[in-house]
Amino acid sequence: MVTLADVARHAGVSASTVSYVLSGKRSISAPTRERIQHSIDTLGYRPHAGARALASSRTGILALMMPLRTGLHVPVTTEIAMAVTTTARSHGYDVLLLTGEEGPEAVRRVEGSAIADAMIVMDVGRDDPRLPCLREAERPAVLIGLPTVSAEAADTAGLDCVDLDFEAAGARCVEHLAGLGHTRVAVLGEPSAVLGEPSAVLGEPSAVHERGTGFAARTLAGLRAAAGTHGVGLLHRPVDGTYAAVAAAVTRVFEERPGTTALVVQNEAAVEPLLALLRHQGRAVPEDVSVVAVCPDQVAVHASVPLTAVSVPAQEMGRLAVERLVRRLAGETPRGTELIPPLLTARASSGPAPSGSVPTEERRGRGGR
Amino acid sequence: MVTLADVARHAGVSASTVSYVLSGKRSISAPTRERIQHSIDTLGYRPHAGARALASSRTGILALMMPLRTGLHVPVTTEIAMAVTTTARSHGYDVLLLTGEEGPEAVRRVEGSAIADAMIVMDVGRDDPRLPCLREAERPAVLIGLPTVSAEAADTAGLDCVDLDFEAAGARCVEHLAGLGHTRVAVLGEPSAVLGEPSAVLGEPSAVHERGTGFAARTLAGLRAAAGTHGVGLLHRPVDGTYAAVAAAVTRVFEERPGTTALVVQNEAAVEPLLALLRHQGRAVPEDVSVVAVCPDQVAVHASVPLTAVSVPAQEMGRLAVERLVRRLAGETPRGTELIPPLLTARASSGPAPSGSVPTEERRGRGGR
DNA sequence: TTGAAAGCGCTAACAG
DNA sequence: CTGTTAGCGCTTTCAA
Repeated sequence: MVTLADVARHAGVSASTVSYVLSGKRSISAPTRERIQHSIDTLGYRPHAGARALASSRTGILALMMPLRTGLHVPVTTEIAMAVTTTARSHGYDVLLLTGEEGPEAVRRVEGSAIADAMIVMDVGRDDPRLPCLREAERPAVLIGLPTVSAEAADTAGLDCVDLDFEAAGARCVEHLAGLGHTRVAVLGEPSAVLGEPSAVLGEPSAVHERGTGFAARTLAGLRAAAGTHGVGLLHRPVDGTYAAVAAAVTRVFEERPGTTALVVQNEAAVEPLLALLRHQGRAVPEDVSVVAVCPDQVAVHASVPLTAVSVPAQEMGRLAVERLVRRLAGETPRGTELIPPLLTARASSGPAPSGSVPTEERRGRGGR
Repeated sequence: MVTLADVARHAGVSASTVSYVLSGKRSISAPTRERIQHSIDTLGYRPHAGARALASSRTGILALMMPLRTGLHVPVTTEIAMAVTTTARSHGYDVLLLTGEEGPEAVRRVEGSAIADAMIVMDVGRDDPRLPCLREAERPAVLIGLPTVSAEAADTAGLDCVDLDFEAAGARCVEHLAGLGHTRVAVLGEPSAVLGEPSAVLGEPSAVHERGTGFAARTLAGLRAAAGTHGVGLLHRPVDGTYAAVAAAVTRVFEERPGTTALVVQNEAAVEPLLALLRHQGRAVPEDVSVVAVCPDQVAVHASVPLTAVSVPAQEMGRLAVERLVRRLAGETPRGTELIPPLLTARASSGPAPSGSVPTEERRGRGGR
């Protein structure tokens, strides 16, 4: 193995000089620098990561904690991970992959054994057991996602978060549909999106405490708020990604409220089943029913009907998280929560509400604001 | 930070003794061991990864090189990565995530800077520029996938590979269908699956050299071989995952050979579009058309029609790769290629060939062996 | 069964 | 602008 000492000897300089050309932390005369660089190239020298970590207490590694059971969000999660990795590399960092299942212990391990310089944590839930560790940690950490339902909540204190503004995203969907004249919208949400607050809309199932990451709940909150503002009636049905579940939910929606003219989906896995079902039921998209999704662009574009959608900017989230971390490792302190504004792209799946199909009596039944 | 020396002092022993209780490389009397363990717990000691790496030249890290643009195989890739990570953890290893895009340089970096003890490389292509580096490398490496079309090829020499036996998988699909009486089968394959050999079947497009990882080509080879044996006519159409592509391919298949009674799909993304299309065309599955897939179990189970499929054992592949690596790091040398035998599970999508629909004249047109 | 001590390869004062 | 030197925290011979 070629060591720094070998290079120094070969170039006829001291070890520290070699070290300094590598780090650039002190000015070296052009001739010596070139000579050293030449020796490095000739000998094929590579600094030993462990030695460097020991001496400098910098590993050049960012830990990325990824959910193991991503359920239905594999693509987003993976895309974020990839963006994190490439961005990290572009800043000279490597990425250590950890699974969320290791829990707080993983955080302590990274911290205690100095395995990484900083960490990115995905899929943080409310009352996540890792949060306390993260707050106490010396090393910087960035969460992708919010550990709370709203950005305002106190849980955010002392943490650094990056996420899509799902609340605004939900609102954007309703705005778009309201602008097209839709007044009765159904939401096919995450199974875990149900909020712990009393229902503010038609047909809301009984209150259940939210357990997931909360992004679905945030979207729902945004949908509801905008629905209130725009006088849109909202129906919420949790579905998982199976065809059967989608079919059941949609059928129920149209039975309970035949005037429904638009659907909002947040569940990627539900997209194709939904479109297939509507096709099968003879409901044309967007002539009879408009569909708006919150999903990655790629999913929206490649769907059997190109979807009007708020894109989940997975790449950007990963990139932002790394850049924050890199800046903090460089001494800056850009803390706080950064919510990415939603961007809705209108595609083929949404159109004007079909005239005449909207029932005149709004907000019958329970609920309503 | 708590160091080994701190623990030694606290326990009233020497540093080496503490080190030895940690590594278990020498027998320590019960009392001292307990005393030391107590000090470790009390002080919350964690060995410094860098120091350990420097002193022992063991990092406790496995590098995992993942394709960045996985195209349509995100779920499989991700599942493998997760299996690798959890299996690695269960053996005391952490996983460093690298992207395939870094190419051979990443291999050299890992090797040269002693960043990891070993590496797992996914998505290796034929003539992959990383192969030479991997062969020369001191550290053990395992490929997930074969860098060649058939397992026999010389390319495998000096490499350690783990993969599904796609050739047998393809054969298994044809066997299954032949057993059900199907004699005309169409394959919706990967866009890159086209082999560089002259077509042995009906309607094969002009020869093109295979560029991808080759697993699609291997499946196709197996399909063809078995088709020959069982007197099944095979039609191959590459499709990507878009609805449009699937629709075009399927329409063409039935136009060109109306007697087709079964379809084999290897492209996960094409599964739902395909089922939706068949439904739309009024072809019942499996009454009119049988569908057999090569895909992860999860996809097969959750499809709108539960699919008869050869499962891609992503978990097992990841696990096997790690276990090989761990054994090799422990001094054993279980080299060579390990192909996992395919397992076909019959579900709702395949059934007996519809009687009377099979045209009598086989293999008209060009091709044929 | 335990200790003492010599590094592992690099960084970063401190000194010129 | 460059060299000297003292560690970083751990492992592992060599001795006892």
